[in-house]
Amino acid sequence: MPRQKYGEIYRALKGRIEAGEYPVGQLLPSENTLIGEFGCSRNTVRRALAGLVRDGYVQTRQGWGVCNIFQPIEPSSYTMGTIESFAETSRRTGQHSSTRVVLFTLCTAGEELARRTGFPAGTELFYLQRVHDLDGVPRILNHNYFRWDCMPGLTAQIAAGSSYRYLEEKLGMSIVTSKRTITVERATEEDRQWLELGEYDCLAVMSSQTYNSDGVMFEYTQSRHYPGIFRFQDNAVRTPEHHSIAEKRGPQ
Amino acid sequence: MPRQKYGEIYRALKGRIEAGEYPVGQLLPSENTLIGEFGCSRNTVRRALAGLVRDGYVQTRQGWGVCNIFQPIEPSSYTMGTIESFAETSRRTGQHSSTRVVLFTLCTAGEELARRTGFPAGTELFYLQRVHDLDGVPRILNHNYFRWDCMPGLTAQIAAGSSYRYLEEKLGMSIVTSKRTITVERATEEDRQWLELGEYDCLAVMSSQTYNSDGVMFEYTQSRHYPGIFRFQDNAVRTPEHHSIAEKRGPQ
DNA sequence: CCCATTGACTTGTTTAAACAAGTTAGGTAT
DNA sequence: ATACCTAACTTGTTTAAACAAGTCAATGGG
Repeated sequence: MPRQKYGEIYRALKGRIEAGEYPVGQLLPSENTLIGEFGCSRNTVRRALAGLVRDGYVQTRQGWGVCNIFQPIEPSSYTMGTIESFAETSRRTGQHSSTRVVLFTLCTAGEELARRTGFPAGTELFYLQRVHDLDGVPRILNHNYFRWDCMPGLTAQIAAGSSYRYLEEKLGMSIVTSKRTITVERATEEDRQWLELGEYDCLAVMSSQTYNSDGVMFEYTQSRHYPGIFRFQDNAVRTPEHHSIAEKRGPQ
Repeated sequence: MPRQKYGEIYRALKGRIEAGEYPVGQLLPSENTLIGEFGCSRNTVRRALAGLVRDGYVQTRQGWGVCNIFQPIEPSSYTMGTIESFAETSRRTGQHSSTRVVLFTLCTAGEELARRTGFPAGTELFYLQRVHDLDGVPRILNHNYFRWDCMPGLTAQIAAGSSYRYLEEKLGMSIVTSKRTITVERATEEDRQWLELGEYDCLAVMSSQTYNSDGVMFEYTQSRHYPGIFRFQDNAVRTPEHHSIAEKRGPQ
């Protein structure tokens, strides 16, 4: 039993869709056809297709088929629809990026900080302030709070690179879930000190709580973006289990 | 074979988590336990759990268990994390809301509009402009474009209510996928004409393309929000199939 | 005391099969 | 011609079983 046959099928189909091998607005080959082509069971094909539905590549309809709804996007846009580090995103979009650490201290979460971040009061934290430059212009001000007891040996040197890569590669800690909130806020003095806001007086603010594989929230980040480059993409699917009578009261 | 046993299990577990019946940060009962409790197969339990992972209620780890990572949220916040109509959202948050249609015309998509919306050039469209009031104050300016050939009998009267409800209930057209983009834009004269922006000079803009069950994009909407009430929530999970070498190039 | 191994758990992946239910085209009876 | 029905597709749901792989505590022997 090889590992992740459904992942291979997912990537194969995604590649074909992006390459335009299936006409947009038309049906993909049926599940039975794909079973024959990939030599696997129906469940495995269906799992790959479910991933394509989740990511907005296709849509399914009972009794009909799997429809290609892919529309290519300008690669220059600065997308944030998935968990990506700043370095990953800028590499993908081909923009030159760099990161400066402007503050690196230890602190303990007080009542106010605990309420804002979701850490329990009294938690010892690294507080890291970083400025991201895009093509030489300061565009993102990042406030990172890391649980001290989850980050053995974090130094400013490491933080200057990609803290996500540090976590995943060095610690073998796989980042699993990230709860994010996007708001728009007025620029503060601090924002103006570090970013070139031009004529804007607001910022796009993305706050996120990240959990490690132990189920411990180990990071709270607030990213304050220059509005002109901020672009968040998302894909929403109404799943049957949401269709119930009960209204939703989302977590976070 | 009853319909959607996994949906029942999903809702049962979600309800228990929200009610605090499982300690936060602790493990839920194991799959085997849940199989016994709900009297179903392992796959069905796993499907319910997968929904809870997607929605940020729990996290799983191989060899360990299913961990509760639920954190309740203030119910007053104006959340947009799933496909919801304005009416649904305001009812859920308990705010009084009303909608005014300020423009309702037919138009044909020109080159520029086609590029912006994603409709093919030449498509006949309803153009609907609506203002949403929240507790009596105009807060959202909505530009809706509907494909004329997908909307038999739409009138201003109906549009004044919930166009989503109209679509789902009257036409039996189940809305499936919605591709959304969030940006921040400077307020235009038109924005200031309809909304009370106060000291803000920016808006939160959410553009969305909605597909019907035929795989046809039948709606393009741009919602321009007063920044103070805009709040978008999201949950991101790094799935194994994304972990590949190939970078992502999101659709839409 | 320390370290390796084992065994009993846990979730992750895949297969095979059966039935339910929606869609569509073609054939039949009116 | 029209209306209905059927048959052959399609995807949706559920079950059962097997094996892979990660975790953790108990049990050893050194």
